[in-house]
Amino acid sequence: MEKDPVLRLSRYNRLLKKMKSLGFHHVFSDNIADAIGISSSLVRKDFAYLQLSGIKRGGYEIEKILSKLNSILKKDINQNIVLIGCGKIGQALLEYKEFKTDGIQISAGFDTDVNKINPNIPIPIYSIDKLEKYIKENKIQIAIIATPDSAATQIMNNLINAGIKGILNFAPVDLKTTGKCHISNVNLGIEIENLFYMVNSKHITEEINSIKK
Amino acid sequence: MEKDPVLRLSRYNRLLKKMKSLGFHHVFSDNIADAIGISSSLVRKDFAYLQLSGIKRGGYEIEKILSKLNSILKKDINQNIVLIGCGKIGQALLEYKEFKTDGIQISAGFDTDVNKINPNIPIPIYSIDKLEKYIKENKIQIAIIATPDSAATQIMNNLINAGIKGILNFAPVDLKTTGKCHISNVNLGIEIENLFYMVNSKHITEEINSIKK
DNA sequence: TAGATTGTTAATCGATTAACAATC
DNA sequence: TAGATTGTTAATCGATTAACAATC
Repeated sequence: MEKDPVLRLSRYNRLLKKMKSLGFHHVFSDNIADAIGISSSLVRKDFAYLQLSGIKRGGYEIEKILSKLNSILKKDINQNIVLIGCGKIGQALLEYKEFKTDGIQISAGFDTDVNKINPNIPIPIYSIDKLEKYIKENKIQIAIIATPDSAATQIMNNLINAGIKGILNFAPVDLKTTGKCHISNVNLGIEIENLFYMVNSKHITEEINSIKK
Repeated sequence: MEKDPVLRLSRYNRLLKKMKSLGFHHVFSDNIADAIGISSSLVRKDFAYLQLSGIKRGGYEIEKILSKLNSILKKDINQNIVLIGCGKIGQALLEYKEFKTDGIQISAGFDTDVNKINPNIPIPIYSIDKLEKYIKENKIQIAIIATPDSAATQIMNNLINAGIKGILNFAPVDLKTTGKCHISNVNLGIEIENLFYMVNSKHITEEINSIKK
């Protein structure tokens, strides 16, 4: 079921933070496995890979795992990210509370629309002309693109030029990873297409099976 | 390399549309494999699964493949979907124009907040009490959850009870697929964490290696 | 016919899980 | 001690590829 090992690390992180806040100090691989829906073997294997050791019968020390995960996920650095495109989706992201919980901070938004530009709000919105300079001066590594698709490719090039290392793209274009920059495309239309496919693939399978008989 | 079979289908679709526009009528599994970067066996296996047959030595008829792919990827999509949770993200989704381009239509929103409920707008927003009835009456198959995480699990159960077959979940909880329902989790925090990890993973590998030595 | 390509079975690969000895 | 949990090896599973007989 789970395909991406990195996503699993984030899930461990999230779960263990919750457990810590509930007062737990130790955890068994079995507990984690249950909560995340994988096998305990995999949890132990992941921890072994990260050079985290537990105590037989005593489990793993939550604090130790969290500090390892944090150093890996670079949360301790608490780096800022920027948002390009402050339309409906961009606005929703600016106000997305869960980011704070995760220690993620959008430090500035950028847009071409003068009506949206406003440097005097908690998360300032600047003209897109200032994007490259801002990224360089603040050594931003990660950016979110929430522009229309027509603008996305140009923006991506600007971001890469400015030194951005990772992009989360909501524009409905498949931006392609270059060696210099990781790009994660979140294409809502395709996600829903996928669901329709999944939902209807059962019928297809049944069809095929009935034909085979 | 390629993990998602559905994604492969849309790649076939894209490639073959281009070939068709260039005047081609037939294509070999080997050509497609080359262009997409997979093995010809996999192409043939995919086509076999879709009950598309070719001609030994003559290849596959592009038109036949395209019409099959279109029926799989597009036709089912003219169904309506519903949205639960009309906060910032929900609102952004309601107004997301790209959905229309893809033939996806949100027919109603649902919320607990009486201030948001309004049946007299283009996409009506109803009280969440009416959710199950609406789904059953309109035979809705797909739903989007954009509620806070605290509500998401309960909503999921209601949706499954009402007969929903696929859920796109934006709440920052990992909802788990049951046999009856496909769930696709879009967790923005985790996506960004993932990027930080990718950006920094080179250093980590080096770290681990240096420790091992 | 000789050559090329499909359709399908067997082999491979990587990721996950099961199993269990070590040991707290 | 008896019981429980880790750490690790072997088994399994699913997805992809290689190989090749069938056949156009």
